[in-house]
Amino acid sequence: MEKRRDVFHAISDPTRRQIIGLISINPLTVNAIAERFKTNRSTVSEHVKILYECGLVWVEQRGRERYCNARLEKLSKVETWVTQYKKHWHASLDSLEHFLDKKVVSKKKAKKR
Amino acid sequence: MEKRRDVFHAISDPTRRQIIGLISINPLTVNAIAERFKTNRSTVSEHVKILYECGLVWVEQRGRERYCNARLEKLSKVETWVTQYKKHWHASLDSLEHFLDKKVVSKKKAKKR
DNA sequence: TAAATATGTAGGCATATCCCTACGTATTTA
DNA sequence: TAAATACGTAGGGATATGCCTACATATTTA
Repeated sequence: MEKRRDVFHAISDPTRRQIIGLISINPLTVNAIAERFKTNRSTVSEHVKILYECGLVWVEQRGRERYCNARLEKLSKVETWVTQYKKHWHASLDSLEHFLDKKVVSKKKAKKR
Repeated sequence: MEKRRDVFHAISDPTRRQIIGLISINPLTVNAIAERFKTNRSTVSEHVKILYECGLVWVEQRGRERYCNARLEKLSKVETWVTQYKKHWHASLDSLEHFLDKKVVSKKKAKKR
């Protein structure tokens, strides 16, 4: 396996999504984030590092404190990828066609049955 | 760690995103998918299983073949989560720029345009 | 200046992940 | 019916992940 540090990976973890949710409201220090979750501080620190590495967080150093700022433009990569299928998922929601005889495969392979 | 079989996890893997891309065009058998990637068939089989478990794929058995159909409504969960930050990601770009007030970000921004 | 505070990170543990090679089973073909 | 085909999955290896407990470092406070 090979480390993947992209946005899709970053948001796959629920704790990181929570962190994003928190700091999107207002910037927080690592400690402040940890307190809200009852998660170990160092764990939060690692999550923040990952979010930073993929560009979703920007860290502002203030003395010994580090404020984590959400910087969510990169989420547009996910949005772009997902919305390309929007048409598709509406189409399939639309109908029970999948379970009837109207789907592509049935048409193509009907002769086999 | 605990296994997470949700949509966010499912799409975090690039191979699975590729599979989704393929079968969103038209349903394919496991073998057909494997051939397009030069990936081992069993690996594809496992990815399809994961996609199935989180509801992104629906499998149609036809004799000894199994056609994998994209069923992408569940992607709306991702879309919902991402788009809640859409407003924010435009704003955060501005505030970051304001704070840094200089070149690094400007260059990045310039490239994007 | 010494103690307290905020944080990063090394090290370690348990488990997850991704990939592969068999191998078993069901279905189709010759 | 025997061989070929399509597929799932067990088993295993290498590495990633998520979490924790120290411990090290820098900054602030008393």
